[in-house]
Amino acid sequence: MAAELDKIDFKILKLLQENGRITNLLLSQEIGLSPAPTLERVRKLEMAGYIKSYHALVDEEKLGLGIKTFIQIQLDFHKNNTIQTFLDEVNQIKEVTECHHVTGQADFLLKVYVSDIKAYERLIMDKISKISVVKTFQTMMIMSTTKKEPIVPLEY
Amino acid sequence: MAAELDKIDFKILKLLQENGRITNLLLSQEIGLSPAPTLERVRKLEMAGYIKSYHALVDEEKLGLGIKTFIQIQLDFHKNNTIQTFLDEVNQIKEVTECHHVTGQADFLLKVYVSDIKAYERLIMDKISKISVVKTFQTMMIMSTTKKEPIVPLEY
DNA sequence: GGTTTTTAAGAATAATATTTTGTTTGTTTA
DNA sequence: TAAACAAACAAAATATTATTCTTAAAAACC
Repeated sequence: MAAELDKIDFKILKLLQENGRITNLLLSQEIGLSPAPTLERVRKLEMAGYIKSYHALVDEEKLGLGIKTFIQIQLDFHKNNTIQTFLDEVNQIKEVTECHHVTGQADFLLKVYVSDIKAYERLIMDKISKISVVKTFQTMMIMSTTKKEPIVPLEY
Repeated sequence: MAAELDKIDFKILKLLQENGRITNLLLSQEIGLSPAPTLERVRKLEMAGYIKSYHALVDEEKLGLGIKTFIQIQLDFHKNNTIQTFLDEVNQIKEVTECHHVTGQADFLLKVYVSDIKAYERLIMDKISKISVVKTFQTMMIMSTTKKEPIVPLEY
């Protein structure tokens, strides 16, 4: 994609973020073009990497994942390859769905899904606290999430 | 959905989380059914709320959102309707894409996308710190994100 | 002002989604 | 055990949508 994105491209991105399964026909009507150039634009956005992927959003609670938490983790940097060791361990833990390397008091912020408190305790006892390079960690239980939006470009 | 989900349903959820735009034909081949019952299962999962929605995932950096942060916020509960006041204000801020009510030191954890440090300063100065019920806040800049996966049911 | 490039529309074709119908499978009940 | 019922599935027909191709219009460039 040589030039920059225009207003129509942003509108496509916005609509596809909101509804990733909208048909090309509907999409074309929403943006005021015919299906052919609409599809061409979507393909270009995909090819150029503006659209990375498409995903279904599932209801975690209905699937028995009643507990969502963020865990802040401080590492012990007295050992070698501290960060890589940590990342290797964390990647093994399927309950961890996000892992962010952050600035501030903590070194990493993890997002975790488990079914209940017992499962959370097991996660902490058997997995998190067993990672050798973890110095301290602190749990933030998510009581409710009041906003969770797709990222919409700010312009336009 | 009267009964519980079976192995095939979980497989559908997994596949749709990974690729929200997979065609019903491909999906049916992956799970080993014909298109008709496959579609029927997907519709049931949607109707029953197991699948909440579909979304395109965009590349924030390509769209000029170079800075991602988490902000921990402590509220001042000496006023009335502290939480509702906070939520009303936060909902106005388009840079805030997630807002979690959490336990621990902080009361809320926000996820924020902005274009650069200048924009971040403006956000802090003009918006976050102007919310009357905010007592303290602490920024975690995301340096990198090494894991970001859809939630896959743990069973099977 | 003419030329090139880009973008879009329309029409034809291909692929897929969706519906309908009938069959199988499994379960319940007498 | 057999009969009746319900649920799930497959196959085929139809409807809808995606995709490609060709042509026209618009914009950018020289």
